[in-house]
Amino acid sequence: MLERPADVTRLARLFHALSDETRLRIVGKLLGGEMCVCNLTDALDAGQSRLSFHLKALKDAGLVSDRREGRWVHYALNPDVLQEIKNFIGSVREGAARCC
Amino acid sequence: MLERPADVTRLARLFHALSDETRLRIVGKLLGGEMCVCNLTDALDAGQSRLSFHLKALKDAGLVSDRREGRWVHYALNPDVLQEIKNFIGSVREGAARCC
DNA sequence: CTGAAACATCAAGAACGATTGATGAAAAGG
DNA sequence: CCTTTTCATCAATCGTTCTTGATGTTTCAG
Repeated sequence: MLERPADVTRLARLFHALSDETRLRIVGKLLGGEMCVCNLTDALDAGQSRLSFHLKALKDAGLVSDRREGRWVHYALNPDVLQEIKNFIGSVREGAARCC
Repeated sequence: MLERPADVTRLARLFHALSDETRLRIVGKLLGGEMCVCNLTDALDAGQSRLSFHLKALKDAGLVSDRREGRWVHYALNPDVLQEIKNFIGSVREGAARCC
């Protein structure tokens, strides 16, 4: 998987999206189900533009999706991409276990 | 897992270590077994100080370990930490699948 | 000893990412 | 309409990270 440059680029982007504490805390909150930005600002005690910035980062990486409902925008985790990362880690771990 | 601040910090560090293309390519090479820096510079066509910088990042995150042998320093993957990441992704994915 | 090889570390600059406050856009209520 | 609410985007600033070339350290060979 790490032989193909496109995969390396893709994974680097995914991991970068998860490399920030604020974004990880967002992911933690979304584990309870989809949430609108206003609830996240309350739950995480973070400014609105700051959350918007990080939600965009997560969305650009494909880790979350958004859904507009009236004045509210709800964000939710994307399980497919999480599976993609898990598969990568699994393949690396197998390789490492075989040789180390 | 993402409720505890210490875990969030730890995971952010691990993901950051994997968020760089050069470091991911190093990991890819180490899948074939441990390697010394000189072989990595050849395989990845990267400068020596640049590789040293990224190997240090991987080592600080606990993803690789090093072993001196004469003039050479061999680097190898650390399967334990990879398992740690995999467990996290697994728990997140379960949570996501339950609610999305 | 001296020199060379392998690697780490340092310093300077460029590139990038995060935070903040202000402004913009869309939707809904009155 | 006009205002308010919710959220996105922008611009400025600041800190972090990456790259490069130079210098330092360790080890070994001659």
